[in-house]
Amino acid sequence: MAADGFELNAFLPYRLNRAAEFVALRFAAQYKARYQLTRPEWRTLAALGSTRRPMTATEVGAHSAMHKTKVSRAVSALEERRWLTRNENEGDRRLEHLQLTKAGLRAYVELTALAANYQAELDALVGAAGMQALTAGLEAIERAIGKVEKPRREG
Amino acid sequence: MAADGFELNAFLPYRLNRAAEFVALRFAAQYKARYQLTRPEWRTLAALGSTRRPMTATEVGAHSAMHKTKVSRAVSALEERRWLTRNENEGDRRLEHLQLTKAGLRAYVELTALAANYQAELDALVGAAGMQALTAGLEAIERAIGKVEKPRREG
DNA sequence: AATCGATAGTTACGATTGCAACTAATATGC
DNA sequence: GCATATTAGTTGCAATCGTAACTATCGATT
Repeated sequence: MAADGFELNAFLPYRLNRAAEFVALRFAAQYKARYQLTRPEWRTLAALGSTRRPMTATEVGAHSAMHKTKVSRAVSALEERRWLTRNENEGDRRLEHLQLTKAGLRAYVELTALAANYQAELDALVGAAGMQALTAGLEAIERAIGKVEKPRREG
Repeated sequence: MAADGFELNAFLPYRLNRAAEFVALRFAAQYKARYQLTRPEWRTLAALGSTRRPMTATEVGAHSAMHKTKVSRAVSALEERRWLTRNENEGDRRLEHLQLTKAGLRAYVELTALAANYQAELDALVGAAGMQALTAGLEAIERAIGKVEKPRREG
């Protein structure tokens, strides 16, 4: 309760970042230790695995809110591991369709098992009511993102 | 809807990060342009300004979920700008109490005006119901953080 | 079809980051 | 009271990141 009436603890960017950071770190430790995956790599793998159809790098970026250079580097790393392949698009050769290989899909499935465990842990920690509220709130933000969705550079 | 039953879009770390990134970037652009502040610097300033009492670097880190090296560097930068001073603690000389200077406080007040505007913008975008749900959900997470609060390294 | 603008993706480079190791001080066990 | 562990904060260094600039391709205008 500052004298000027601004309440940092109610400021959404600050709060969201705090929560996101906390929640992400605990999970990152797991896939980092077991698979030597970086965060952008996991997120790219997850995006591709979850849709189960080829996506372009731009689509991956939009899905996961990552900068295009992050995506580009993550894709290269995953390709080198032979967890994904690039397929040129006929008709528009600027695009490449990214697709998980068998090995990539296998890794994805293993990682989602970890993720599901972690989600259950979070459910227990946060409680059903809290998780439901959070889900509703995040949906509201996601709708809002759809309305704006212009700024593409990170900072 | 993946065949193995894992739903990435319902996975809390992924969702939270997406929302936090989106919301933070739009605000970061503002204080970066006007004050050449980095994110850790703004967050340190905000933590110190909001409590209106001296805090140690460790407390700042806990308050804002930042790694201690980030805090250390942000504190040095703010000190060089003469926006804060360090005061040695009597009794335990490992600690230093960080305190905003007049100039630092002035900057904080100016920035909270920007922050309040941005919060109003978000309120309008997300809607009252969504914001209320989000607040409830984030509170649940914050309570959960309090329960665990062990892992201190970032990844 | 030539030009201009927009888009997909990559990369060089400077800035930022996190890990690990460090200094300095305090706390604990014996 | 001495050795050892722990904690606060800093720093060297390698890795990662974002910006801006780049290549390559496509679409639109004329």
